Amino acid sequence: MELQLVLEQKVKEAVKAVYDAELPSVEFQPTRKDFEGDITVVVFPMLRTVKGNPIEIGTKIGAYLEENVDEIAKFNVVKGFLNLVVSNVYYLNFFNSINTSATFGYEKPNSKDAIMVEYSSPNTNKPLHLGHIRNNLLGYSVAEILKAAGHKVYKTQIINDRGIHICKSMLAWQKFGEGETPESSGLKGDHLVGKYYVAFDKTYKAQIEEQVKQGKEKEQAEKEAPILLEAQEMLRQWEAGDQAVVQLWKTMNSWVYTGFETTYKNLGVDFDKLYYESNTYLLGRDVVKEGLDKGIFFKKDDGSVWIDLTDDGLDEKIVLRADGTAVYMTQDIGTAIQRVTDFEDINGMVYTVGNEQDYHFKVLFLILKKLGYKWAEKLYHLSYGMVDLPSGKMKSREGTVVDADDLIKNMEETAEEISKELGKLDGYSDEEKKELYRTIGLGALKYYILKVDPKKRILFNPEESVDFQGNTGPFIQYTYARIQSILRKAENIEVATVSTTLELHEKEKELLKTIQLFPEKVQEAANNYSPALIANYVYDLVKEFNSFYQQVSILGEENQDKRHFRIQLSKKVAETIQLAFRLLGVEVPERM
RNA sequence: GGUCGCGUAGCUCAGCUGGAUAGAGCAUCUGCCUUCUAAGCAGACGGUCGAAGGUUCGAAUCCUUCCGCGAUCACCA
Repeated sequence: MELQLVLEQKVKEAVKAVYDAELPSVEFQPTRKDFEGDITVVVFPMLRTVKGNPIEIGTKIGAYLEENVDEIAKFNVVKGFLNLVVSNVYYLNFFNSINTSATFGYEKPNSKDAIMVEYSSPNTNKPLHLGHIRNNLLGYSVAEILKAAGHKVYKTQIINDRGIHICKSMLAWQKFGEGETPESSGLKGDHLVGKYYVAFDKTYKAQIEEQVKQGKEKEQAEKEAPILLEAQEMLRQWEAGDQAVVQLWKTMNSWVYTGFETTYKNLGVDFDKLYYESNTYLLGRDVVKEGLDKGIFFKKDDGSVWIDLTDDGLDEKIVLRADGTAVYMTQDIGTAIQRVTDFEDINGMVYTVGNEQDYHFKVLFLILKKLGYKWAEKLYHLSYGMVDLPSGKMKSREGTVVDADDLIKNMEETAEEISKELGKLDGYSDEEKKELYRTIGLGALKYYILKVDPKKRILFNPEESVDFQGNTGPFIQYTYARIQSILRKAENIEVATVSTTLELHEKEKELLKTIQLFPEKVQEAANNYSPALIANYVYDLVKEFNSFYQQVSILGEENQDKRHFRIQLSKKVAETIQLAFRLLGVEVPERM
């Protein structure tokens, strides 16, 4: 907003000239639609510096600006609001200045610090579900937004590939699997393994019930169920490096990875670097020992190591067990340090993890700060709300989860149904149609999830999520497709300088104003780690365009200069939609 | 109980670095396809911004208290 800077100076100048007073700052806001003007100066705050009637002050400043600032064509004052009409020349100059840029709104790559973005980080004992989808979409999008804002970004995840929960599905497979494989069963690898995780739980529950019947206390039964003891034994064997167990672990994990790969590909997310918990779970212990020497941590009588955070308003927290083994926190400390060692230019990390872990990350970041790492100041927990269903919470053990693969497929099918109903795809091959259904279905899903503020919980209403009208992904994609249709029909879509004497339609001016906001929206989204801001922006832009499209003829315009300007303007809107959607990981169709 | 987050139209959400009569979409109703894609546009209906105090020329926005919902307070991850 260079204009705003100029105006700020000029308003100060005006106050100096008229009232001989120094204004500390000037407050601007976009002019409300119901008043004439483009940008508004709020007069009220000036009353602290300049005594008098706001209307009179506004009028005097307005007159000064009209006189002394080329870009200001007219003004009016309503109550304490000085509404300024910005000249067409200004907007046309702006348009000319960005018209040749293919990435207007994006900052120069790698002009800012490198940041690592962690997201997904699944357990390898069951398929991904709707909760992971929100996580993946958020993490991916924030990574892309940070890139567009000028950061170098490394996308990563830490795969929870070890532990008791992994052993549970391994054990169940060993017991009941009869050698079943993804090939033999036709099941996707992650779903196959998930099946045995459920099987374990079923047996476990049955055993508990059995023991309770025999008169055991429930709590005790939960601890002593034979199958659980077996799983714990398996974990010990794994940690001891037992060959057979390790082999089984490798095999089943590889099934899961193949399955995840497909889901990630379908979702359109990717990673630059993978970390595996089986490699990192021992990390951090040395750091804890160092911290112990430095007096940051302290040892209890039983030998366990703790940090006292009561001065920071938190509790005491364990960082190493009495037997010297690592806890979750130890591992996370180690992993963070490992990452900075692996990528020396990192100055900041974003952890995309649900809000049930708010406390954990608060503690983790605090510990890293106390350990003296400079980059610890730049850690951010991208904490997001849970995804609930109209029927309530999702619970994997109760089978009320929405499976990621199913959901994606569902959205594609809905896109197909609607597309067929509308029947606008004559001339498209089956291949092209399929690709389009994917684009639309996925666009609907991604937009539906990303448009809401990350920290709020989402109520996932299946019916509403497949609605393709109004504030939805397909609505925005549709606008893009419409513009492409115009561009196909226009014989000349070359970029050419627009004459600044061109008369601007009100809708054109509104569009230019909205386009102009894009760069600051990108920065704002990056600063707030919020794809929702991009989603809301592109929705506003599209609404504005559709209104323009309805009221103003583009190809039908007889004045050639105007016609060509409108074509170029439409093209720029389409580009901006595409650039914005790229930040959300949503693709854009040529037709629909 | 302590801590953190959330509470805006029937529903789903914007707006929250304080500013004009609180905005969209869905749903309901009314118009608009012989003109660039009607997955669209234009309009109507719909609000004690959870409640009460406070700060301010001005509060949905900031502060306090209360109410409701959720998360968390594990030698699980």
